[in-house]
Amino acid sequence: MGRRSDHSRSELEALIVTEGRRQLAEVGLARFSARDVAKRIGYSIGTLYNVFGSYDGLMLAINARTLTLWAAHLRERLAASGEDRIATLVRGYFEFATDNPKAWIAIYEHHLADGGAAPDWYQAIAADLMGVVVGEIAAVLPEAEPDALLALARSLVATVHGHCVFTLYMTFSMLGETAPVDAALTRVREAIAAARG
Amino acid sequence: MGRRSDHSRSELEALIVTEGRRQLAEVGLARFSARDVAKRIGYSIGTLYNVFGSYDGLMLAINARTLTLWAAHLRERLAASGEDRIATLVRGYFEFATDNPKAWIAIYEHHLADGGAAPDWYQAIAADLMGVVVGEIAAVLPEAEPDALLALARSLVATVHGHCVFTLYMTFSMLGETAPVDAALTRVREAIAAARG
DNA sequence: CACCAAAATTGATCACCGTTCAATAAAATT
DNA sequence: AATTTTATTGAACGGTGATCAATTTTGGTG
Repeated sequence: MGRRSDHSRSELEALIVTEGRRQLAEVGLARFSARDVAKRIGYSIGTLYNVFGSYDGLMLAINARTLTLWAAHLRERLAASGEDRIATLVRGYFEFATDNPKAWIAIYEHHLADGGAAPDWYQAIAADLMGVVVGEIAAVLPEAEPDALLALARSLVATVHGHCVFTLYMTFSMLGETAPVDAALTRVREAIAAARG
Repeated sequence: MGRRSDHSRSELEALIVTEGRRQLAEVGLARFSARDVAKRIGYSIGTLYNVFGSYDGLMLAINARTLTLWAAHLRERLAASGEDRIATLVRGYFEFATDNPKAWIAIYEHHLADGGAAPDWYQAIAADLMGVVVGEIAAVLPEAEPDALLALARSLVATVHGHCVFTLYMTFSMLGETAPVDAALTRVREAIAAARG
């Protein structure tokens, strides 16, 4: 109650996002609530609404942080990669998702209450992540047209995403599949080989 | 208020699932509530719980109906298909999802409260749908080993699913992609061509 | 027909959710 | 020290999934 000296506004934002993400990682999106995050950081629910305006605002901030960490994870792996950077990229994609399953799923399962598109600052973060992928596909197809390159990159992200979703939703284990990462990588390699003509 | 003569137990089940699915298709999973379904059919919330036991039970029944309709849609399309049955299958997959976006998304975004697996009768319905796909892949790869065939079918479903999810979540339109169905079909054809050696 | 046990239906009730906002406490300014 | 501005609070509101004693309807029995 009345703790303006404890945290500045930006410290408070960081605290809420950090602890909110921790809470999300523990309980998952379905059981996640703004009230529990407020309890966790020792502030009231009202303060949380002062900072992020709404539940959607909070989730957007949390998901943005997850996207940023995901992009950083991919860049780290690529920086330490051997020659096969495509394999590093696909494995890094899966690795982050399986290491942070509930936070990762929340990126896709949270939808704005009004059904509209995410704000520009959020889309910019998503675009940065996509940029990492496009860069690697471009490096492997140096003679491809920019438009075709973008379309292929999106299709390959969709391909890997599909395998990843089924892994986390346990659709694969339900059906007996054990190595969806390798399957995803195989699909990506086939597509790149076909694009090379 | 006491309407046992209006509907038998099985009629009531069918009524709830049908109107529940309609409600779901209108408002989407996030705004879907058992109370609104009860209002819609003119019964109390208590009756709904008598019939399906819980919110999860209701959603399971609704999603099972969606899966059944989806499988029927694919079989119809395949029955009227020309020679290119793989294209028919992929297009049928997309077609059903884009025709019933909110019900289709609910299949994947609803998770049981206890986090456990779906009951056997539900998994059997999902397996039947998968069987349609496996059958078509098998027809196109007559010399493939059964294990490899299953693994490939799962991977191709994951591939198409990824493109379909991105289409409905508007991730593609956000990024400018207009023809994800064709991209998915291209990926599937590449994989089948590679499997043929 | 009247009676009653069994079954179905109801909706008030509970704890929890996102959200609001008047009241309060703290900080900044004068 | 007094006053204005800002941050924080938590009770209150309408909604949710879930429960269950009370009620109504049904089907059977004498």
